[in-house]
Amino acid sequence: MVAMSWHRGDPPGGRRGYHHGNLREALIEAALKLISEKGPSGVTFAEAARAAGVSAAAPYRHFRDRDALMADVARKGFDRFETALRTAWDEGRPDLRAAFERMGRAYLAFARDEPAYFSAMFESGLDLSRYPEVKQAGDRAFEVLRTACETLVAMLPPGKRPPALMMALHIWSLSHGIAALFSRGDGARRAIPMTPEELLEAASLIYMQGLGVPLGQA
Amino acid sequence: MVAMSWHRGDPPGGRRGYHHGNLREALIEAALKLISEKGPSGVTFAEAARAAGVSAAAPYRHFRDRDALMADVARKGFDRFETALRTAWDEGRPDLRAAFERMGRAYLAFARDEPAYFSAMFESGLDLSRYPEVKQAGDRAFEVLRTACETLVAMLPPGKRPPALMMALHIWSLSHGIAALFSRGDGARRAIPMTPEELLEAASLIYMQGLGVPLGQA
DNA sequence: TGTACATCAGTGAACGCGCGTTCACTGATGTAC
DNA sequence: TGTACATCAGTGAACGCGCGTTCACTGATGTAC
Repeated sequence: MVAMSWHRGDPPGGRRGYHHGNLREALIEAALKLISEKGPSGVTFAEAARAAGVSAAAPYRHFRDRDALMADVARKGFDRFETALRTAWDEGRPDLRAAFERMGRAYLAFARDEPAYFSAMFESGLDLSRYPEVKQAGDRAFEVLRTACETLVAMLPPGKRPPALMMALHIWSLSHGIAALFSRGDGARRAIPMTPEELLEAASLIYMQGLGVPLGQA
Repeated sequence: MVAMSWHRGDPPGGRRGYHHGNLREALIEAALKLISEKGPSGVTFAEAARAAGVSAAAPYRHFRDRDALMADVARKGFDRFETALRTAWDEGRPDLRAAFERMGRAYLAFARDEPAYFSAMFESGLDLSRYPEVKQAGDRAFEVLRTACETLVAMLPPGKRPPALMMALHIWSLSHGIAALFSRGDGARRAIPMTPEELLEAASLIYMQGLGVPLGQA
C-alpha cells in the first residue's frame, strides 16, 4: 500500500497546509478505494477530491478528467502486475515448472488481493486506443508471460515446439478466465468446490501434458 | 432481435396511444442499446425511459430501480446464452468432438455478437447474491457445459476419468478468458494474430490431448 | 541575509445539467351486470 | 348492447442532489539578485 499524504484534520506530524503535497497519488488511492466500494463506475472526480480532502476543482491540476484518472490507475495496476509476474517468474529459477506455477499463482493473487486494480485494468471500459500508455503497460505485463513461454519452448526438441505466442495466449486466457470468474475479491465471484489456485494448476498441468512438455524434468 | 414496440412519432400502423403496450421489453432493449454505446455504467433509468419514448416516471411501473432493470437484462442474457449453448451442443450429435467445438464457437459468438448482453452478464458489477434469479440463470447455462463434460467422461475407460466438474470449469474459464480478452465486440478488445475461434479450438485440442481423451474417435 | 518576484497548487463560489424519486392525476382497457 | 366501475399504465410537474466545470483568487514555495 502506498503511503497517503496527510489530510485536513489528519495531521500525523504537521498540519495540512494550503498545498496538499501529494495530491496526485492521493487521488489515485481514493479512486482505488472507491472502485473497491462501488465498482469502477462509482468513481467520480468530486468524490475522489472529497476523499483526498481537497476542493472539487483541485483534481483538474493533475488530471484532464475522470477517465484520465482511471487510465492512470489502470496503468499503475499493469505496472504492478508486471512486477508481480516478473518476480514470480524469476527467470525460470529454480526450474521452469516451479516458475510457471508461481506465475500462475501470482496472477490469481493479484486478482484476489488487488481487486480494485484488476477492475480498473480489465473492467473499467477504458478505450485502450485512447490511452496508449495503458495498452503499452498491459503489453509489457504480457511480455513476461511470453518470454517465459519462449524459454520453455526453446528447451523442447525442435520438432515438438509449439508456437510460444499461442501458448502464452492460452495461459493468459485461462488465468484470466479463472481470475475473473472465481478469484476476484468481490460480490461477482462464483463459488466453486476448490481453490482457484488448484483449478489453475490442474489445468496448466493438463495443458502442458497435452503439449508434450516434460515439465517434471524441465 | 426482439421486436420493439412503437414509439411516439414512430407509428408503423397506428399511433402510439396513452399506453405503451410493451414498455417492459422496450426498456430492456433500450438498456442493451445504452450498454453498447456507453457500457453498463451508462445505463440510467431516465435515458432508458427517453429511448422508449415514455416519461421518466414510467419505468417505475415495471422495475424497482436501475439495478433491477440491469438484473433482468443479465437474466435474459443468461437465458439466451443457455439456449445458444444447448443448441450448439445438440446432445453431442453427431459426435462429441464436433459438438464440443460447436459449443466453444457458440460461446465466442455470443461474446462477439451480443456484447451488450455479455457485458450485463459478466461486467455490470451486479451482486449475484441480491439477484438469485440471475445467478440461477447463469447456473443453468453452466449446467449445459457440465452435462456435456459428463457425457464425455462417461465414455472414457473407468480408470481414466477426470472429474467432469473440474473439466467443465476449465473449459468455461478458458472460453471466458478468450471471450473477455479477445472476442468482445467493443473497444476493450485486444488484437491477436489469429481468430479467437482458432485460439480456443487449439487450446481445447491440447487440453483434451492432455486429458487423454480420444476425441478423434469419440 | 533579505527582498522582490514568478510559479504553481489549491480555494470557494458559481453555474447548468441530468438523474432519481414522489405525487396526484388521467387516459385506456377490461369486465360485471 | 350498453353502462358503470375497477384497475392499471403512463403523465407531467416538482423537488433535492451531486456532478462536472469554470473562474478569479490566494497562499505557499523556490529562486534571482
